[in-house]
Amino acid sequence: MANQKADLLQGTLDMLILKAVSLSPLHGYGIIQRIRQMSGEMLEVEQGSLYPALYRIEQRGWVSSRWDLNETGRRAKFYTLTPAGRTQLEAEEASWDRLALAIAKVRQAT
Amino acid sequence: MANQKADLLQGTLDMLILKAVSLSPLHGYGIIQRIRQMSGEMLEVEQGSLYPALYRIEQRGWVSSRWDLNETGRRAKFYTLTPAGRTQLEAEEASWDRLALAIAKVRQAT
DNA sequence: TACCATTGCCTCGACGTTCTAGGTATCTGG
DNA sequence: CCAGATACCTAGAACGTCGAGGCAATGGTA
Repeated sequence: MANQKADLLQGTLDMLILKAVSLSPLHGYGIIQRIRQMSGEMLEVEQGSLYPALYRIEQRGWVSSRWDLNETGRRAKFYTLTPAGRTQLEAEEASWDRLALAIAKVRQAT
Repeated sequence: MANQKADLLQGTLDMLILKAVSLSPLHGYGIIQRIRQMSGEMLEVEQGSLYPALYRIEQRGWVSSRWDLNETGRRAKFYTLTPAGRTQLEAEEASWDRLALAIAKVRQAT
């Protein structure tokens, strides 16, 4: 309630997902919650964005998945970051830093 | 030469263009050069991205255009930021700040 | 003179990502 | 029993950016 909802910029979702699962394996629904919580309720990932993204990310080998039970005993599909995924995460973070720096430069220009 | 080329994230181009023309009216080709220069050669906007974006931005009333002569006497289409465009620029900067903050929070999460 | 690089504008189609809007099933609490 | 949360998924549309092309005028140089 403290903030306006802002759509994600295209290209940032993968980084957020990889970061979320880098802490510990997690299922899709939980990824949404973890991103919301980590961002201080500022980021709300839509299911319709998440599941296609997860599929894409798994195809690329950045996460692996398996069905398992969550802490309440319900079946859920857990995603784990692969080594390639960690490399990718680092690359995306570096890329984000570069872009953020470049934009900061543009904004401070007189 | 000091950096890898990074594609823009979808949604950031408008802000860059508005910022570029906020300094002084400028024509399309010059906008590309100014963004490159302001960003310290980090951002390279493609013509195929710029001209459709300029059209879109003008349709929305954020810039106005008129044909004029540049300093070397060549005809070029100069774009000027409108008051609505300035408001939009401020909104996009605020939106960027929110997103950057949210992403920073996610990244520092343990 | 001929040529080429640069400046300057534009269009088109392909592409990838995200969103909206649906759908299904299970579990829990009231 | 029912509503809401949890948990998965898909299809189609919307959108912005990119790559590749095209055109014309200018300036320098071979």
